[in-house]
Amino acid sequence: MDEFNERIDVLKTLKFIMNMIHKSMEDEFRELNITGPQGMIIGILMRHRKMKISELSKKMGLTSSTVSGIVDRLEKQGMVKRERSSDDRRVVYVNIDEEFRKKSKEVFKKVEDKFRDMMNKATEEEHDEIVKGLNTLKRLIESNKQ
Amino acid sequence: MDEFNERIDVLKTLKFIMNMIHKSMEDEFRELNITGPQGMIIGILMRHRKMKISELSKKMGLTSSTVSGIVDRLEKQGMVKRERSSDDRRVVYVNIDEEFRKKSKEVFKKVEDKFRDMMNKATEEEHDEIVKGLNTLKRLIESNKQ
DNA sequence: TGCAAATATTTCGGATACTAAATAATTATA
DNA sequence: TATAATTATTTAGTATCCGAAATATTTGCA
Repeated sequence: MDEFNERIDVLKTLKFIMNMIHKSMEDEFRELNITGPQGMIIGILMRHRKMKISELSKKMGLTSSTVSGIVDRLEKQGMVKRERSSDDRRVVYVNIDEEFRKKSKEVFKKVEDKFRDMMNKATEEEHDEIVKGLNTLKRLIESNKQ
Repeated sequence: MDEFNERIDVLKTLKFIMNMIHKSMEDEFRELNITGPQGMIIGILMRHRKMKISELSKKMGLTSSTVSGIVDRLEKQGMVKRERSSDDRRVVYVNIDEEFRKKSKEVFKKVEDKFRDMMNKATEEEHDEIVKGLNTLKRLIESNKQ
């Protein structure tokens, strides 16, 4: 295979891998009965417990009106709660409901376990190849971006 | 770094890479003044010239009613044309407008060139690492899926 | 041949997601 | 204190997305 095609294949392979991950994510969210954007917010709240609307917006690269709408729908289903800051009363904190947090944690864990199981099926050598290749690509992207 | 964390990092690194690619795609589509799903269809038509609605649906994993709607909006902007098959008059072919095809081709090419330029900045060794790592991961996913 | 079944697409209703602009409330500052 | 800046929400408009029903056409078969 010539050099040109090999380089395009990197893109194709990446797309294939992205597709598979995307599908896993969808399964994960379907199990929790939430949509993709809702799952993003839940995922962030799983690790931060309390987030401002503005922080969520920035983290997700969406406008705050969009986030406000998504939080509306999550709140209606009792998955998150809004809480006005007493410190600065313009600010709204979004909390994940404790019950839903536990349920989500299990589902997220299940997916991570599945990925880890898969990685564990690789030989030591394959594993090193994967880690090395991905990190090299990441470095390359980073050094190209600024 | 212990083994556990190394394996989680694979997921994180993948997410980072996916994010960067996603952003490039968005820029690409913004330049053509189309949305993500519209861009998917244009991308497919760039390589096939003529596609049935049902073929597009299957390729994109969407229902044909959804695809029909997206094609509606592309057609309204003159980017694609519908054409009834004379062979089987139930079938509708979607063609990309020749003018828009040329414009898109340039934009897509620009993005591919950018990616190729980036890959060309890697040393031969780095390049091999990337290709090898991605292909190993792909094989691992494939052997795990059925 | 004539009619039922199958196929391809469209239409419709209902939900989410997304943005920009307008609004409301609060805080910071000149 | 008057004004500017910040934070979140609401509103209006567009785009996805699905499933069910409608439409048009073709195919199978009695």
